[in-house]
Amino acid sequence: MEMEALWMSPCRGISLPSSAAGVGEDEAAAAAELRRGPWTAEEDALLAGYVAAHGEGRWNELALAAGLRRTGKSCRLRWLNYLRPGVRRGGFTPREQLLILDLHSRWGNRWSKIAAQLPGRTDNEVKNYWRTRVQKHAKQLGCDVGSGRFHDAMRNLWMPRLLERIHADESAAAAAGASHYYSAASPAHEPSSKPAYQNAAAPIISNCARATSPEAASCVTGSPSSWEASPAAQFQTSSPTMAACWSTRQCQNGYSSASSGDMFEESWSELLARANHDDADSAGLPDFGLGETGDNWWSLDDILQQPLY
DNA sequence: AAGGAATACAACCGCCGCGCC
DNA sequence: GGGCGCGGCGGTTGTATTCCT
Repeated sequence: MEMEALWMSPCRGISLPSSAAGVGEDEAAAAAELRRGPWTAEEDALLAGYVAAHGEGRWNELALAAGLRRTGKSCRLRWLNYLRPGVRRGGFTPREQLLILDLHSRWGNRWSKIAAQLPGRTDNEVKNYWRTRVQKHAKQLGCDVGSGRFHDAMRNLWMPRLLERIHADESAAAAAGASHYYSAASPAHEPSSKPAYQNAAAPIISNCARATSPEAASCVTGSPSSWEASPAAQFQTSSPTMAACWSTRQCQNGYSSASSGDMFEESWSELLARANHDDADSAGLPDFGLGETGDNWWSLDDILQQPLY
């Protein structure tokens, strides 16, 4: 396989020179045999079979015993992020996104801690999500993810939209009650006899509300029923603007985008455009300073030209 | 249709803490 | 107490895929 040849090539640093200082010939030979790069189906089967038979842990020993030419670390990573039963893949639901945003604001880059609150999600996935989606939009705002400006945008624009989306999804689910709604939102790769919502979002709802740690629990005050009945109420104490947004006509109109489940499919320009056009929403919004600097992605004019919903 | 840019994601690297000897 | 190995974590990189021009 061509890919394998590439990954195994010396230029990738896989084959260590046997004359490397401080490295014996045996060690060098062993190191040279180590594989790197994408895992093959055979390797996955070997690893999964071995872990099923002998359990996790002692990864270096495991790698040797299973006949895998991989480092213990590599085996551990592959197992935890991909092969482990219960690992969920595919786009994050609005609830998961909301939880990530909230927990990250509390804990920072504690990816494993955040992932622990998202059943089936790995720290690597959460981290990738943050880096690819969240940081991208921070860049679009011309600020850093750690800045107060981005924090304001997150709490006043993004999180309300997530709540809006969650509510719209739930309303549609309640109204339709039909499996076709769910299947439309289901990740294509997720083979399932159950509706995707039942597989993914529903457990998150309860897990968010009955969070597994006190810290996570505090992200959604009140009981699961109150959370589902009135998402805006959950934020009234921490963010009046957020709660206000929930009750605006935007929210009442629902969310109509073609749904992959990723709120980022709507750009910040669109969110800001809506905020700027809606007095009710813009009231209380911080000044994001768009147009003040030359390196912003959009001028204020560009933002105002965005279509309204 | 083709090429470049952007995005998404899997995998690796380096550091650190912990337990064991 | 110090060295060593292992596992865990966060950061970074490389590549496949998708999007855009």
